[in-house]
Amino acid sequence: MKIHKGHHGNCCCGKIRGFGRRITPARHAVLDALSTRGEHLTAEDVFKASSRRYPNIGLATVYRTLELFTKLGMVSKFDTGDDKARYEFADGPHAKGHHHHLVCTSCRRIVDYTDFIKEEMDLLRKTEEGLAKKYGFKINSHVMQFYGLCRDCAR
Amino acid sequence: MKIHKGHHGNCCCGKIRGFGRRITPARHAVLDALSTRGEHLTAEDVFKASSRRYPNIGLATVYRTLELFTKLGMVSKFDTGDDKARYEFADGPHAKGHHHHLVCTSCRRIVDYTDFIKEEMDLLRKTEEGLAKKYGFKINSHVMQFYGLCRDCAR
DNA sequence: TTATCTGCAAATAATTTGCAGTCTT
DNA sequence: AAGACTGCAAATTATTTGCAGATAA
Repeated sequence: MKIHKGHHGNCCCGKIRGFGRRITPARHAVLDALSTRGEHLTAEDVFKASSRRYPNIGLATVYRTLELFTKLGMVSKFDTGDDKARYEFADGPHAKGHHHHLVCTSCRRIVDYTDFIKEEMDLLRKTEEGLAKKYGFKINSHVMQFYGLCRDCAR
Repeated sequence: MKIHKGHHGNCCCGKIRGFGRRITPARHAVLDALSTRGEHLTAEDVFKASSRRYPNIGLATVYRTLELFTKLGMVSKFDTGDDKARYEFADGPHAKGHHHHLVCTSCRRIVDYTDFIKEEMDLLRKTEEGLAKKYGFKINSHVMQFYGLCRDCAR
């Protein structure tokens, strides 16, 4: 089935297969949605985007797929204070580069910022090591977000 | 009504009244729950604790109260990846001191850590200023959390 | 007094799950 | 063939809302 030969074939599929999971059209559609529709997508966003390419996909499958990808570390799941989970590619071949989020609590706009990212990452790495040692955690990810009002909402 | 004369009378009630909101037994019970039952409480946790002191309180009121307190900046709301919001006193007279969270994604244990907090706060402050200037945001709060597996869950 | 609060029950909205049929490997 | 994956619809779960009565100021 040639659908497996997309540009994802080299990077994600191996990871999926490696865990004994399968590559399917639905999963491919989700992968595609994630890589073409930008960051911080809700499950609904991913569903809509995936449906375009694979109209039969069900919302439940999208949820199950995103959960799987998150478990495999390919996708990071986070939330920005509304009650919807958000998903985007985690660092890796597809990531747009590491960034953190700046969220407007009024209009819900999300800014991906990379300013200060180096200092942040340095500190995060250092903190991670310290916490891992002190508390015996194996740390896998972090969330760092700022909340406030954007210029427009501030008045 | 003497219920207003608790140890909260001096710090929170003024803030509440200042916004034209009222001090009520229900709100007092929530305040009390927050200050006696530790950090990162779910709405349900707060509800149960408040019920002890004020059995007639309704869950909806707890939600409304927590929302109000959050809006007034007295309480900080965050989530740790399960689908329940968590609440705790924000910095201020009641805070147990500024801390960040380390969350086990398996057993859901939450560790409040204060290690590195000074470096973190310094960086956060600096980042906040930079972001505020560059993106025109008025930043009010931040979330910084690490996720991983605790020692017990790591095997 | 009167606007704010309340508890309750019903309504939402996101996410999950059961299941029988369909595919990947 | 066997287990993994699917779509659908029904079930869950956290949170919100409408409303009539109660209450703080």
